[in-house]
Amino acid sequence: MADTYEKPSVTVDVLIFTVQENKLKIILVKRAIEPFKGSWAIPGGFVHKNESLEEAALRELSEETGVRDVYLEQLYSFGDPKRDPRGRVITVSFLALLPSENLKLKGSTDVTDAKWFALNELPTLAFDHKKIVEYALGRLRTKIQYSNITHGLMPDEFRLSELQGVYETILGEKLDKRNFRKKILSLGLLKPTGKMEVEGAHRPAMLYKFKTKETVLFD
Amino acid sequence: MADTYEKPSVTVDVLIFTVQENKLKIILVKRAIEPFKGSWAIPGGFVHKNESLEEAALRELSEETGVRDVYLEQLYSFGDPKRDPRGRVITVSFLALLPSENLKLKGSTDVTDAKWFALNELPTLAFDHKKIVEYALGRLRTKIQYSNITHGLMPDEFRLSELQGVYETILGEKLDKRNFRKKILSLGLLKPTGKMEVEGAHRPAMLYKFKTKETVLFD
DNA sequence: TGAATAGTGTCTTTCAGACAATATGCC
DNA sequence: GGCATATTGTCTGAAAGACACTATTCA
Repeated sequence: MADTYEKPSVTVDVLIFTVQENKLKIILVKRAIEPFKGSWAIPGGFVHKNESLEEAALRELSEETGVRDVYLEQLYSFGDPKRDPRGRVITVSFLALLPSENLKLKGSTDVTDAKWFALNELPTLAFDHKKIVEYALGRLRTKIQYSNITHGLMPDEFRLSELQGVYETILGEKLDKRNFRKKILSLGLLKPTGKMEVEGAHRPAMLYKFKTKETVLFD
Repeated sequence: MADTYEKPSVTVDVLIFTVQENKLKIILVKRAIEPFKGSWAIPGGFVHKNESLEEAALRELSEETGVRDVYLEQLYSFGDPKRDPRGRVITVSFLALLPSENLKLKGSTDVTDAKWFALNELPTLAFDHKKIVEYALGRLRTKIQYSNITHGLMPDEFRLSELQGVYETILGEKLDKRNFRKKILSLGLLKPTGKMEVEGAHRPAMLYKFKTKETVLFD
């Protein structure tokens, strides 16, 4: 009976997304120890005694990227008894979104290596991490359609065509420019900065920014 | 350092909903031991060593209701370090939906008492269970608008007016009968059984049933 | 003036929401 | 006939989606 109630370990795994070069990317770390030594895995670690789940996720995020002030959302908890060969480990997964400007990874701490991977070029993943990535991707695709979470992926100021590109990258389909602009502006979440961005041999674009950093659900 | 990584306990809490007499109800259990002895709480318990989170939730559900074949969905994990005065306890919450026919509660096992409570007549709850109930209610309200999860709340065969009543109860507002029927039938998830239900001094109603038990997301 | 991206409006279709009258069965 | 619930359709407004041309800058 005592055996039945043996305590599991609890970890957080943080799925850190960004959009870069029209690709949706995620941070993976190379495992330095067994099991799955040498395999790539979602960054994560044990929840410490006096921190909440979200605090643990923020700490892991900060360890990888040095950034704390990003969009963070709890996703789902994975607790199959056999998901970790070392013993019972339950993990609470989190979704984090980074603007494409903050892409420099910190010199890794307890892992040998950390790298950005395009979602369509993922290596084989350790544990059940493939399933976790798929869950996160599904949530991201669903949620950009009824919320403004893309603000977490954008720099402070951006062109509407950049924002459209982020939507297209995540959804994996082309969107009509006129309809996209009509829709996104009608939501009233963006404001023009008045500044124009001259970027090449073509007409300059107005720079926009989000009015609020808060997450807004449409409808 | 060893202290930092001390393992937490992990529980599941199951929010078991039904609709009865036009009221949305949930099962609560009276705590027989400290802390919060005598207070009402969401039914739940420790995750056993060799069961998944979902299996643990099904076991708790079965202990309370004797029923296993119901809609069950993981909601959210609550892990504030101070949420349980006895020590670190992380809980994974689940939403369960019961048809209004399965309302008899089992003679309680490790708890003194279990009762159905209308959501608008809840007693003071133990731990952070008020917050958990509110989270579940929010999820339920959101999700009935874009999925067929109400099938979990309906008996096998039912009148459209009963289904409409369930929607109205959960959303807390009256719906237009013609628009409701138009919408729900246009989804193509229901089929008429051909049977009529004679129930009183008025015109009998067609009985409908869900074509599939699977959860379907609209759009 | 050619290349590249920015910016803009109309039409059609679909869906949500407001709204009321007739049908059926029991007493 | 009176009562209670079942069943049905139209109109309007809003939003989604298809669709093409002009504007601006630089080389």
